[in-house]
Amino acid sequence: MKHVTIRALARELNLSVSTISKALRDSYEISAETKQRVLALAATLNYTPNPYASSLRGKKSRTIGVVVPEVADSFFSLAINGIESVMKAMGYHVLICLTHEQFDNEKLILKEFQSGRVDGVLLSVSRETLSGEHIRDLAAQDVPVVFFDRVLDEVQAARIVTNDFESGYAATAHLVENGCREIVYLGISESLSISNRRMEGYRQALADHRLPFRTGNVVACTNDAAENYKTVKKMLQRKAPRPDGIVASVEKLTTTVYQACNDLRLRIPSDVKVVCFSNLEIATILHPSLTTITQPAFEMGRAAASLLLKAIKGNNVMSAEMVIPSVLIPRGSSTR
Amino acid sequence: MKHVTIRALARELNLSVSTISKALRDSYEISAETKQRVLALAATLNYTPNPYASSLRGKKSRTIGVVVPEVADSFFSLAINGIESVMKAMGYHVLICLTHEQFDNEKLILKEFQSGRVDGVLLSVSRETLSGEHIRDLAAQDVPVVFFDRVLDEVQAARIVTNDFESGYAATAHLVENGCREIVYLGISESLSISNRRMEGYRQALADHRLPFRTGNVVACTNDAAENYKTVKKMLQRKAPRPDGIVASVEKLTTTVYQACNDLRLRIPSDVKVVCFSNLEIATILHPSLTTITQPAFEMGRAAASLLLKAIKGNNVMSAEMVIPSVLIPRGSSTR
DNA sequence: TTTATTTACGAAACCGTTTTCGTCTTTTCC
DNA sequence: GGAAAAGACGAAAACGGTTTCGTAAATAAA
Repeated sequence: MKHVTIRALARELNLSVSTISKALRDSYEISAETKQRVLALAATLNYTPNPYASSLRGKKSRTIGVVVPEVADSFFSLAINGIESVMKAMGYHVLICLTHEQFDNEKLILKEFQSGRVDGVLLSVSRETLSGEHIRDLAAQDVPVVFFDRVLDEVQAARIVTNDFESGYAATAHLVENGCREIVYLGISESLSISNRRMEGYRQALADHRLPFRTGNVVACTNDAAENYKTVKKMLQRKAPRPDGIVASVEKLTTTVYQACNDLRLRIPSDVKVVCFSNLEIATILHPSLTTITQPAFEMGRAAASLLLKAIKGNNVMSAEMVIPSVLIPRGSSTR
Repeated sequence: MKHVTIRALARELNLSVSTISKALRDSYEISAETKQRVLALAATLNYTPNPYASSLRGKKSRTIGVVVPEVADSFFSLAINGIESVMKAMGYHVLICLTHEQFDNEKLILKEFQSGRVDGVLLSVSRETLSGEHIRDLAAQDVPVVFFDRVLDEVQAARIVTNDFESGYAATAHLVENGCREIVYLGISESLSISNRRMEGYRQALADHRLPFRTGNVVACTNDAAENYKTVKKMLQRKAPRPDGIVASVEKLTTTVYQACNDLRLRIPSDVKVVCFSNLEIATILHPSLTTITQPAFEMGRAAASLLLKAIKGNNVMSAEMVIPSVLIPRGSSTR
């Protein structure tokens, strides 16, 4: 079956193309009667406007790009739900692009977005991203960019973040208050904003509780689960001083930590206490249940989407910054 | 900064628009020297072709639609990874649309896709979907549709599925072999293909092991976690005969089941054994570790994407069907 | 009644690429 | 040396909407 165009409707009703278009867009120029006829025919012929024609003419796509490292991660998938809930209500489409934590992919995607494919971009940078040239290039083409969660300080753009510093602090303080003296911080990137801020919070908490900070207690993890497992295991086998607390800065390290403890016959929480940044619903049924810093993923998604819409409407939001706090939920893995 | 078009390049080089376009597309009509000049200028001016103009002219969008119930689910997020890996390699974009398990949303999305926005659609139907009119309407507009995982038998279209019947059978047989006599099946929808096939497998396994099938042992869950918790709890409190095995047909029921058992002080696996259809990496660190039917989510995504590409190229794949088997991974929750 | 205004519609340009036909040189071949 | 062929490019028509600017008729104001 051929796709029905505005021209077909025009022919059928003996009206001009412009009249049809105006009628469909409910223009005041068109009489109520004509509008009815047009709408009726459009419905029976199952007319659907070609979005590419509109976008080409109107210079807007009613589509936004969402650039995230990964979708198989509860934080990002929940954030996407939040984004989608806002965008759907406003009639926007969401184009999700994955960087797989690789800078090159991120660069390619943003470059592509310079074409006018999207009206705006929500971005959570990859763990490899150090420079912001590609982001500035995009913004220079008048495509508004809003960071969410993982920002690049170097770039001036709107941002929706959570209180990473305070959360890192809270996680660490919580472990100290529960008797830990040798706390290890598991990072995911040397450059990533969130990882660094959480670590700063960790350091500050140690200092405030008069505990020494040891470089060796900050363990750099990678994107490779098997490698992380080895790293964590080695760390846990260290003697004098033996680690008695772990702050894991990203969700995917949960399995690694529990697995390693299990394999080394270390008991949680008696031998080692654990707090993890995680949004996994399943945290409650781990054994022991996992103490988490739970991020407001859905809300962050909503907030970022709303802010981006403002930017698309022409408001300057470049210096907007919103911090939505995470919450520490104490469970079995950290209490004595 | 203004967006640089083909026309701008033409003016700059004193060439016609058509020459530029041909040069960029490496046409044989254009001399090597001219091509070089065009490419060079395009690079320095940072030219990016307007995708909407191309799509409008060429009647293809190099975009596919992926319609899934939910993204915060490890099966779908892994499947999306698989889809994306294929599509990225072929230069296609992926537009992800969520139905949130609601038929009305699914209908709206597919209706929108009739506009030519996408070159093809990968679809996993919602739990509410009973009729396939909306899918046939889309196919009638020459938009190829490939089902993955959740199919609608009523509609003739290509499909990538897993061996749901055999998996339901395997899960049940596994429980029987480990001593269960009163096995409950937790479904998610009365109409959903996967849920029904898995249940048929469950019934067959009971029959083959000379165990009675009781209607009361098929429990219909919903999309509401709190409600499911109540349902499961009630079921577990039943006396004479007390359930001693559970087959949970979808991942999200894992938390519900463990939680309910925990709250009722029922021990897994001694009081009740559990098998769950799940792709959660975290299954290994649950306590006890969870026996799963693990679906080949990534592979199914890849296969579906490849098949859709074939269909887009014009091959008739309407009757193609591929079954990629799931695997039963026995762990602590089901062994004696 | 004449003029001004409103109402309802149409013609045509435009958005940026692609592609089909020319057309003008230059080369090749007999 | 003349005809045929190849090479290199340009003009213009699409693709399907949107929007600006006319304009004819109907109504209101003077």
